Amino acid sequence: MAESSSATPRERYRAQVRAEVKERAWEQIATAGASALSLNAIAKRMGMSGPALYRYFASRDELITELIRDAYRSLADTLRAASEESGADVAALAHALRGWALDDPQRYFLVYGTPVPGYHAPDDITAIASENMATLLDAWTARPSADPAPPFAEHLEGLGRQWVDDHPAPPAALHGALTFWTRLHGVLSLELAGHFNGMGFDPAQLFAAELDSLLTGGGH
Amino acid sequence: MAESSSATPRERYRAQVRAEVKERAWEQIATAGASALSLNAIAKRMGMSGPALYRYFASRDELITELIRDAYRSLADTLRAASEESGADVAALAHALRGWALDDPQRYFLVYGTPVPGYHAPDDITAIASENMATLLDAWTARPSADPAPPFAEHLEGLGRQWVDDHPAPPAALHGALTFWTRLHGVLSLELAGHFNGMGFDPAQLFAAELDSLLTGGGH
DNA sequence: AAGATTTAGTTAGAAGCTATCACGAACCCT
DNA sequence: AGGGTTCGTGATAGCTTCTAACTAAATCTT
Repeated sequence: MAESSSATPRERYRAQVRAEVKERAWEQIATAGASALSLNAIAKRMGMSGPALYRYFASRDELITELIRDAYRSLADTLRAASEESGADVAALAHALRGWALDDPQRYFLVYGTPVPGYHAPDDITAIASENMATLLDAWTARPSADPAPPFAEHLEGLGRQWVDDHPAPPAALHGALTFWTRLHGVLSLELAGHFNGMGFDPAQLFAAELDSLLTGGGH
Repeated sequence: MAESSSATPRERYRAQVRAEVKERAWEQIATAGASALSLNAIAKRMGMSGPALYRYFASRDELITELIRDAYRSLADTLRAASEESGADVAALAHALRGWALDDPQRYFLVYGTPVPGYHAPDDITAIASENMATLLDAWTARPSADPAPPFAEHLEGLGRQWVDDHPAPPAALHGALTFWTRLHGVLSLELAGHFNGMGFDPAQLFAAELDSLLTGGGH
């Protein structure tokens, strides 16, 4: 049994309400974007009146931050799982990333989309981001290291790597992880945003081509 | 002296007010993001009272659409100018793109940032997007065509190219323009969003590395 | 130039939102 | 069974977009 392991029934109820609020929030975000998220609307859809939600979330920003945190967490778990069950395979990570992105585009944009100028993510969120970088670095360190790649790798060499908790990765792996990140984000982001819409090609094939460019270290 | 060429003085005044509204809007967007744009605040900052602005813009959405249009136009002009004064040089286009992006990150995100799910850009905006693609295709067609690049180029071949008004570009150029777009957007987008912040490397060098990968068709 | 018409800007107001407060009611724990 | 915590409510302030009615000014027409 032991459905919810939490201690007091009050805490269990509280956690359940918070969870339902977040669920409705995700629905709302998926259909109208994060900027259209309304605490009032969520409350009414849950059958309770406006300010009640402020017992569970101090502000709209806190709810959104919570959603961002969950999104990061979800991505980190997805990548970590894909890494484990594939033996730190780069291609597996790429497909996991793409699957996760297509699964909920607005969730992807919550992580990698337009930033609001003032906003500074709390430390625990940037820590999850570091987790992701570490997962990538693991995978790229495991690979038979490709060429040093002239100018940028030297630049990387000249940096003490406070990268990700001093991850023991050679510069080639750092470069690999970075380009993995930027190239796949490049295609995914434009695809999810609909910028490929008019043109008749298959985004999956472009994604595959970019992944291939990463794996072969040369494919144009 | 023919400062403004418009016909009637009323139209000139109207155009001037619209321009000032947009100016204030850009300021607001630069400092607080597009979602925080407030017609009311703009009006007050211009010394007039709330609803007056509705004489000039039918709605908040129309103003934002106008800003998006201007952003696209600005990018198209920048790219076209860079293409002309460099003789359709790909590297010049890349640096023009980067300069334009760094010049006003929120303007970049207005074009390539998080899309709002319901929104459909008007036709004239997608037409400007096609202009940009055409500029890229021009540059890539001018290049000594690189390798055919196995699987994706074949996929492209199998498509009638309604790409950009049937632009006469070989599949290799199409692939080149696409990867130019996705790779540079990948680094720029993450850089502008601050995702490289903790890490000590220089984004410009990563950008240069990605550009190099495009030019040599092989650089890892 | 004088009158008629179009346009600019105002205030008032509806409907929505975030967020705070004070109150009553339900619940949990001892 | 009482006592303190917590939940949910309605009221309220202040913000937003946007409509409507009205005034005043500038322009067009005669």
